[in-house]
Amino acid sequence: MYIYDSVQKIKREFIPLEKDKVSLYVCGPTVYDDAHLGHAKSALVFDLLVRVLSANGYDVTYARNITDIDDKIIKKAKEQNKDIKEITDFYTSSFHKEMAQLGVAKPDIEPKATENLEAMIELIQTLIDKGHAYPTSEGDVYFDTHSDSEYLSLSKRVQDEDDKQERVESSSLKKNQTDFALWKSVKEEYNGLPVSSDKDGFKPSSVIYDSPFGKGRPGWHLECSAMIEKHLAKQNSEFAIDIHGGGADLLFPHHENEAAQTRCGTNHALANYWMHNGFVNINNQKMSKSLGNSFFLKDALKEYDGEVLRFYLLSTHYRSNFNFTKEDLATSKKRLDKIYRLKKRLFGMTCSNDTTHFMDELLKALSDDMNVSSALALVDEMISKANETLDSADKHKQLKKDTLANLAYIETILGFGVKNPFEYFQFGIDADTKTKIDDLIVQRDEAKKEKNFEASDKLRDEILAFGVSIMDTPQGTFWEKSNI
RNA sequence: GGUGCCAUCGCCAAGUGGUAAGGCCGCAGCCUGCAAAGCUGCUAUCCCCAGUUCAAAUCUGGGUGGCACCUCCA
Repeated sequence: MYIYDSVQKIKREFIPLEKDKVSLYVCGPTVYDDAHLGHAKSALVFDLLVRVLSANGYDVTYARNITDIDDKIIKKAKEQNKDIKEITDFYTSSFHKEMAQLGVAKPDIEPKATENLEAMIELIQTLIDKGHAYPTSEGDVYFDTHSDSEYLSLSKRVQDEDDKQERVESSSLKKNQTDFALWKSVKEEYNGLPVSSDKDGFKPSSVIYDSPFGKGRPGWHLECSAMIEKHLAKQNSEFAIDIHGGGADLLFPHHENEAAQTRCGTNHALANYWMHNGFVNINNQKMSKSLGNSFFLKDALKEYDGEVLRFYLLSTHYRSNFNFTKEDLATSKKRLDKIYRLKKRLFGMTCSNDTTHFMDELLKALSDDMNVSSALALVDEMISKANETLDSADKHKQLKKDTLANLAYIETILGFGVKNPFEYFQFGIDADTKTKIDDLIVQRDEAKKEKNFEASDKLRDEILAFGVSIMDTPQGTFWEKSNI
């Protein structure tokens, strides 16, 4: 297995901290709004990584967090006059549903900020004790970036003494421009929001928490360091975990800060390998609210089968920037269709347990920093060969068995072709229409039997009018929803 | 302004020193009552210039053109 390490900027052979085991932590969503295609891309990339690692025989422990303490959540709660928990529960739930539609497996651990307050407070205290953090007179606690000689080693940035890039008014109480908040004290703007009580523990519905540093809430970067240490970290090890992943934008400052916190607050570095997935743009523009081109997953899923989106978003290398267009998505659907057509062709037949050359090659391609393009080229070649042989030798039992085994392997490792092929091709057609189409097909078959082609062609036109295409096969007549 | 990434057929996209994968689209053919699906065949010397090398899309330097991060962000 080879992984491109985005900190060392080279492809490295993957060697786990502990034999046959992998610990993976990925930065998940902040649950204050619907997930967009970018969230989908990140979740899909690391879902694929887990599958490939598992196929290589590793026992993977995968954690992806839910950020449920955040300024944006507070803002939304105030705007909509709702309880914080109502907001976070709603978006956490929709995130889960949408991920399931994309075929993204649940992570083994899904830690939430609200459930790990103690671990975060403990880490802050340690950082203060070790001289890496300091409280201010306003009750905030900052990480002292100048106390960490390795700060900026992750993003390879140069400390800019002139602060030329400063665009946001910073608190004058910070010692250094790059210092970031570990604890944010309660400010005016959050008055009126509920406060948790020590006695009941930390109430998730609250947004303001008690701490030795005063009432407030943890800074964003802190949760990942604290939760990794609590849920995943290997002690007495040079690194807390094997792999840390997330979107390309998180490298700085988020991951830089996480790394600093862990480095200074524990006895090891954060991660041995860092992986960052590229961005999703829409028609060559970055998705953003100001441009009004955010493409929410829930909207995409109304129009397309989740698996088509999965195929499309995974079809190019995870590190490249991804430009979403409907045309390319339609192309991806055609490619996925081919998998399902072959599956349909072999429907109901028995599968072998053999390991094929194809499987070895596929795993090899994916084990090379997840080279999906090469993997898909192998898939297309396998499909073509299988179809070719089936065209000339339909009785080839071993080929059928092996082909089914190959398709099953594609399902497991890539998550493509997992549905019933007949249902897949009828996505978006309601039951009523299905019945009508089936009736017309019966009528057409009768007309065909009588060689009344004029009538059968007329019936076909009626069927096509539903936006479907039909195909006559030795097994009978089938229909599919037409591609647009 | 700082840092970094990218530039391969009409479109999408692998390949990072040994002579250009794959898909979509298109054209021709096989199959089919006709279709659809499937199959076969055909389609690029890799943004420009210079250099290193027996050999470069792949390395170096210089251009040109995109993009990202530096502020919340997957």
